[in-house]
This record gives sequence, structure tokens and C-alpha cells, in this order.
Amino acid sequence: MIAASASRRATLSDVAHEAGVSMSTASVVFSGKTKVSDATRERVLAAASTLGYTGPDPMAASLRRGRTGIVAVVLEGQLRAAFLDPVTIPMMDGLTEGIAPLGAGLLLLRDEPGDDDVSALTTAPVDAAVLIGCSDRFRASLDIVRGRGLPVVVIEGDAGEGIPQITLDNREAAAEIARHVHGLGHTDVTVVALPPGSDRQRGLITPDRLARATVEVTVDRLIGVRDVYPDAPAFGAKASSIDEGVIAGRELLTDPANRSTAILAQSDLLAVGVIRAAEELGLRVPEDVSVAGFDGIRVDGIGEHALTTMVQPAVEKGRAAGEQVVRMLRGEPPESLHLTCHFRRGTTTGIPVR
Amino acid sequence: MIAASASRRATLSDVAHEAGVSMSTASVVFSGKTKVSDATRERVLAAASTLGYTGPDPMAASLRRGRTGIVAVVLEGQLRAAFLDPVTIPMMDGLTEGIAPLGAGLLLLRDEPGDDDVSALTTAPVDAAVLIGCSDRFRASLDIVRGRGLPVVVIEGDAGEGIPQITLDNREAAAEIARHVHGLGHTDVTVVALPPGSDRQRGLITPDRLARATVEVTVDRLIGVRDVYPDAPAFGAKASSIDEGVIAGRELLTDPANRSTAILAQSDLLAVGVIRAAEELGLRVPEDVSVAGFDGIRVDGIGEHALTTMVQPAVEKGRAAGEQVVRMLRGEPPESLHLTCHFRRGTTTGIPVR
DNA sequence: TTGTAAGCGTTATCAT
DNA sequence: ATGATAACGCTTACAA
Repeated sequence: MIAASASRRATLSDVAHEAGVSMSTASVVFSGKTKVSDATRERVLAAASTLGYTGPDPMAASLRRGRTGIVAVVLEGQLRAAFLDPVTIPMMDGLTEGIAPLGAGLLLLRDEPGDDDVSALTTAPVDAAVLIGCSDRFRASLDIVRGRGLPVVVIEGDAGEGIPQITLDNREAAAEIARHVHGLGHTDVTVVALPPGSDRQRGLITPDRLARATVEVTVDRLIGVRDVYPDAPAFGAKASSIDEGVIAGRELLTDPANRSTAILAQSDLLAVGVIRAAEELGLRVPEDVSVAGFDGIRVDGIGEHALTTMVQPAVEKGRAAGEQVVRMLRGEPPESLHLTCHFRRGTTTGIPVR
Repeated sequence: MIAASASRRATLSDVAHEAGVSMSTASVVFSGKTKVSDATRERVLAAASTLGYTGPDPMAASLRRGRTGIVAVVLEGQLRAAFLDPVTIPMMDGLTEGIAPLGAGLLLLRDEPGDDDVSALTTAPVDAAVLIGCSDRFRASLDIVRGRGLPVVVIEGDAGEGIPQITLDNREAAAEIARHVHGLGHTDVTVVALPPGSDRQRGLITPDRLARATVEVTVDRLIGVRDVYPDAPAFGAKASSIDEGVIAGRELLTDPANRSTAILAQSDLLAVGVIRAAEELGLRVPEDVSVAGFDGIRVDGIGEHALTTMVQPAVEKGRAAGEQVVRMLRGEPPESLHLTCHFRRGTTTGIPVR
């Protein structure tokens, strides 16, 4: 028994001494990597509990093994902002499932300007990183992670050469929903778009602005609609929220002479806002105006309506990313995945009555 | 130049060699802990970039320093479940701000049954942990963390002796909102409660069931109301959601002969559901029935109503927890904080008309 | 089944 | 301002 035990936390070495075995034996009792006689194990465990030793120090173990059991998730800006997107949470759940074989946890990292010049991403003890989306600092984060030689998976973004990415068929899906309203007979359609870039300006998306757009999702979903309606105008929202949808809806629906019979929103939240604006203006949905969304989350607040939308496989997206992380960590070649959204018909789209 | 450079990642030692300085000097160039001549720094940085060295290995640094820069947040069950509570996200944002001085990240850990016998909490390389609420496994998690000797802060839960906790004045706040409806003249009030225990049973909360209740928030908020209305019945929901609120609302409001003039819901989500149920039944809010919530989140889906509610300081809750973590890590004595909710009058409560 | 010993890549201390 | 050196606490070949 060593006098120091009061001041210092017990280490494996202390436990081994106390139990009268070697460190390796003690180690193995905790890791289970090798057979140990029951008698020995008992003795080690007893020694451990005597000394208040609760298991190997994770930092030391990490260093030795070269693994921390932590996967970084890089989100943009405030958590609130990232989680404002209702698909984030199911996606993270999927991610959790995907990396479950690693027994790893998720480290939430903010991808923020200003902090120090060293991002937390530089110094965080992680085994791999998952980058989400298309922030402006996306590139910077990617460089840091690559520089560290960490496996990276990108969700809904393009990291180029050899970096696995999980993508959605945004363009195809948008075209599908456009074809749906087209099939109903709509000829005059307007898009309510997600923010096309970081400028966060609300308003019509001019060709010029579109050319400068940096957010791929926005562009792809818009192009998809224009595959069907080449001249469909698009109104860019400031964010994906019900409130922004209301604003866009008022803007687009107030003038009876100059209003589309169908509004295709690029997110369900926006769509709900548009519906609310329509009802506020005394328009019936879908009789006077059809409204469709995108994402397929369950949205409250539209009364008896069921939103027509494209359902994106949010959980799968996360899980797929997690699975690729696992593969890379195992040294297997990762693969990019392109996931497919599916159409869900609700009650908010119908034949134009006008 | 060393031949191994292709196979092995460069280490600080390699960089030092390449730059012709000692390891300590090289180390200091990256940590900035000591003055280094510009010339030397240049040389080290040059060597680093030659070798593709991007900075000290976080695991090694962690081991040496005894700090990982990671704080664990222990959530119950699926992320989805935890984030279903709308106050979770602002709280986490507050937490992020609170631990900002540490430059630390948040590790999301699920507090799950079954996994292995070793929770991820046992092996995660973290500096401290924040436990949230009142899950059943709360105790187990707490024991693990304490066993590891990690600083712990508990949000909305009681960890006993010497563990700082961040609590809300739930009872007082519930009493306050009860006094509000009391002041309006209501004499017949029913509570729609959060789940009182893990049994997740929907229905009236009998004294017997209340005695077995494990969820403190539920109990405190109920007691608060009963401080004003000693005989107020309580209907326990299965979860905090709009849907559950609708179910409870239907249950409580359908029979005209037997319905309270005011419903006090223990969460805003439940309140919104109750309002929806009321409107579904042709009741006007607040003329026929007053409804109040709790939490003070912004809820969509109640049309022109503004919910009367108690606003809880969600961000502050998180930040306070973060600040206590920081204090403990600095060796300062932590303190428990009791935060105060404030009343927000909306349009959903009024004088009973009956 | 158990023991020996060599690192893992840093950082902190102390001296120069 | 820079350098030598000793930890930090563990895991894992390899040997016995």
C-alpha cells in the first residue's frame, strides 16, 4: 500500500501492485483482450475497488491506442441555428446509430468565425469528422481536418477528390414535385427558396444572384423545379422558418392579379408559413393556391392539412455518414452515397380552380 | 530529413530535428507559453509545413496536460427524445457559451440501458460532465462520473451532497400562474401534467401515483398549482408534445358538465395541444376555457393566440451550468443556482364566462 | 496464463 | 531564449 493514494488518483500500476500482479495483467482485466484466470481477475478487481480505481484513464488509453472514440460533428454557427432545421436531429440520431459499432460519442463543434485563429477542430481529440452542409467556412474546416489526416465524411456538400459524401437527389426530387403540380394542371408556379447564399437577403432571386449562390441545396432544388418550369420565379427567404414562409407568402400572394396558382417551397417550414399567409389572405388551400414543401418532417400548425412534400431520408443520411466513418476507421475504402427522397402527397396541392 | 516521413505522421520531435531546435522549443512555438525569437519560430514553422505537421497531437497533449477540452452532456435516450423538449437547444447553446472560456466542445452522450455494462461515460475522455434532468439512469450516470472524480453539474435534478445543481423555481412559478388564473376568477382548474414517472401512462394522476412519481419537475409544478388550488386534478400526459396535449384536451374538455374553466399545462407544447382540442370541440379560448403553458418557447400553430405561460430562462440555465463547470475546473468552489421563471401574459387566459 | 518492457507524442520543470 | 529530461498512464508485442 502506497501512502500517496490519498493525494494522487490511483493508476493501473497502483492496482497491479496492490493485487500483486503485473501491469499488463491488470490492464487485460479491464480490457478483456486476453483470458485471465478468475482468481487473478478477482484479486485485481478487489485491489481496484480498494484503491477507488474505476478503470483506465481515457486519455492515456487514447494516446496508446491512437483512438479516442470520438467523432466530431461540425455544425455551422449557433447550435440553435443548426437545430432550427428539423432534419438535423433525426440525422444526428442516424449518425449516432451509424457510429455505434465504434462505441463512440459525438462531439459537437461549432464552425465559427472569429474564435481564435485555431479552431477547436484543430485541437479536439477526435478520430474522424463529419462535416455538414455548405457553410462558408466549410472549406476551412475541411482543410483543417484533412491536414490532421482525419477521416472525413461530408453530408450534403462537395469536398472533391476522394472524400466520401452523402448527398440527396435534390434536383430530381424537386423536379418530381414540380411534375406533380404540373400534372395537376398548374402552369404558373413560384418557388420559395432557402437562402441561396450567406448574404441572407430576402427577395427575388435574379439570375445574377443565382450565379453567385453558394448553397448547393438551394440551387439544386431550384434547378429541379426549372427542369419542369423553366421560367419559374424564385423568392429567397432569409432562413428556413415558418415566419419567413409567412413573409414570402404575403409577398407572393397578396396581389391577386399577379399570383401563381402553386407555390413550391424548398422546406416544409417555409411551406407552412406560406399556407398560413394564404389563409390570412382569405385564400383556400389548395383550391385557390396549391402549396408543397420539402423535407417530410412532421409539422404542426397547419390544422387539418397534410402537407404535400418530398420526404428526405434524414435518419438514413446520418446513418450512412456514420457507416462511412466506421469503414474509414477500419481502413476500408469509403463510398459516397446518393440518397433518394420520396414523394408524399398531402392535401395542400390540388387542381387549380382559377 | 528522415526516410520514415512517408509512412509515419510527423511528430513534434521530427519537426524539432528538421528545424534544428529542441523539442521543448518546438513545443513552445505551438503553445505560445513562452517567448521564442522570431527567427526560431520561423524555422520551426517552416519545418512543420515541410513535414506536414499540423500541430501537437491532441491525445498526447491531453494526456500530458490532464485536460481534453471536452465536456460531456449526458442526455436520456435518443437524441430525438432529448431534443423534443424545445428548451434543450437553447439550453445547450447556453452551455456552449458557458464553457467557452475552456475552448471546449460538447460531447453528446446517451444515457442508455443495455449497451454494454460499460457506459461510454466510463471511457470517454472528458474533463467534466453535465447531467440533465431526472432520468432513471441518472443515478447510475452520476455514480460513474463521480467515481471517475470528474466535476459534475446537474441541471434540474438533485445529486445531493456538494454537487452543484442548476434548478428552476418550478413550484413557485407554477403557483404564480395559478394565482394569475385565480385572480381572473377561475375556481375550477385542471392541470395537464408532464409524465410523472417512467411508466409513461396517460391518465389521471392519483395521490397514489403522485407518491410514486419520480420526475421532480412534474411534481413541483403540480404542487405549485395546488398551493393555490389544493384540489386541482391532474391529467398526466405520456410526453410533452402537441399531440399529447390534444389527447388530454379532448379528454378533459369533451364533457360540458364536467369541465374546468381553466387548464394549466405543464409545458407549452401540451398547452398548444389543449388549445387545439378546445377549438376542435367548438370552444373558444379564452372565453370558454383559459389555457396556460409553461416554458416560454415560441410555439407555432396556435394562430393568432399568444400563449400565457411561465418563461423559463433556458439559455441561462445552460450557461450557468457551463460556468460552474469552468469554476470547478479552475479549482474554485462551485455554487448551485436557483433560477427564476417569469410570467408572460398572453391572450389564452381570461375571465371565465360561464 | 502471466510478466517484461518499449513506446504513444506531448508538456513542464529546471537548468543553461 | 533555448535545451535536456522526466513524467503523463496506458497497451501490446513478445517472452516466459
